[in-house]
Amino acid sequence: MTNSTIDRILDAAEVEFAAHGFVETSLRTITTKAKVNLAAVNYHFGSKKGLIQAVTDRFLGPLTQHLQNQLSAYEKQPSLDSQNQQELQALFTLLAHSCQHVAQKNHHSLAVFARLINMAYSQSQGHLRKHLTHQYGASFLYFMKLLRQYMPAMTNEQFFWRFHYLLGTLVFALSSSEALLAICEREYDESRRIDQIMSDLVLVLASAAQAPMIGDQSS
Amino acid sequence: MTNSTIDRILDAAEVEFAAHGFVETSLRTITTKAKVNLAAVNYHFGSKKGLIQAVTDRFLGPLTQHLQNQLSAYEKQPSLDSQNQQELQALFTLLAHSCQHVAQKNHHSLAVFARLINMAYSQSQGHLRKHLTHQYGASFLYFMKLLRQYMPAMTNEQFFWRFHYLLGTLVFALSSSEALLAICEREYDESRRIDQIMSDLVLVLASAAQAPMIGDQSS
DNA sequence: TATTGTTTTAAACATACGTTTAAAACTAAC
DNA sequence: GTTAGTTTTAAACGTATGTTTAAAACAATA
Repeated sequence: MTNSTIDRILDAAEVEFAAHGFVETSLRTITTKAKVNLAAVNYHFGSKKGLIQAVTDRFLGPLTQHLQNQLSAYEKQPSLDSQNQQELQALFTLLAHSCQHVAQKNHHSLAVFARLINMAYSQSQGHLRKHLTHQYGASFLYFMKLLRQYMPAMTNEQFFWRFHYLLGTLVFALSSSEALLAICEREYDESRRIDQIMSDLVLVLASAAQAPMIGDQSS
Repeated sequence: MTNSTIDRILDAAEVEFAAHGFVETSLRTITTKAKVNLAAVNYHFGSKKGLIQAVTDRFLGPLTQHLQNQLSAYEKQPSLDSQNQQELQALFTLLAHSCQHVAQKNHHSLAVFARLINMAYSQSQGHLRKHLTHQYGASFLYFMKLLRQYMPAMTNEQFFWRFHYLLGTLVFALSSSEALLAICEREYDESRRIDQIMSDLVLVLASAAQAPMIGDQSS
């Protein structure tokens, strides 16, 4: 019962959506690559919107669940002596590891997931945004709450924007990592891999999170 | 002869592209909002691709020109005593001000600009990417070269990635700034505007640029 | 085997899109 | 006022899309 019609559709849709976006990917392209009849999408998922939500749910579900576990475990292990920089690095590392964990399990590249999130964020898919916030808003806010602890020197509004800058950095870096790797293959070391990128990203995010506020002179 | 057909099309296209993206915006929507006949787009711009390039050129041209002037003026005014953090902030501020200078007339220009780069990066949009690199690649590299001076404590490869993280932060923040503004309208101060966002972004970018490397203990 | 429910299939449907066409309207020079 | 060139207009074209339909194929049960 492996590689059923539903799974083959989801697999193909995942790749195509990540590569070309939701709107520019037709159901005919997906069903052809999945070697499945065109009507199968409407039969199993109701509509294209249903398919999009199913694709996102398949990895966002495990991702948030894994992240939730990691975060709650981290929260129960207090480390009061460490500094904000280290705490922030730890939180971002947990996020990075959760992403990699889910990507590994689904046998798909991390870039695919990142591009999906990018699409969900930047493309004006109204129904998707509502679905995501309704389904995963809690986990989202939980991560935000933990981050907030270690970014105390700013107002809620400032934190709100800072948080989205950091999210943007993460999503964009992962989305274009494959393309960028291809670009610098000939100019730089080929052996640099995703986990190295993630390690460096964590440091960047932690530093960016602690950037001074306007009118603030402390570093 | 102000508000000619061409200008009305460009104005409407700019707004619609920024709001709904390039693919999701139809020529019929644009021509209706511009109060212009449908065929006018093909007559004046040849095709939808031509319109997209015209829309982007209308602000990317002035933007790069303005930025080039600012950068070369900045380069001729040496300030050897200042630190990297200040120099980086200055460079990013120049970029932000150039963006704002061009976007003064229409606030949607920035969103279009960001979306364009986002697509050129994440998607394999052939004609768009080629057009941009061919037209504005030099200015791009010039800005990169100046930045490189004040990020000395890393290899070329590390700088390459750092640069793209920063670009990702900028692009993502600008791409979703409208949506995020809409989100936080009810939770935060409505009066917070783009220029405040940009000011904070500059600080974030400068700090992120100076984040420690892996294995580095200095801040 | 016969029957029931589920899944797959091929075809058609309705709609929206970018583009083209050819006539009409307009502009400016002679 | 006529003419030549440019712009605008309404209509149609061809294509691609998501969706629906109804028959066929399949699976499981009695």
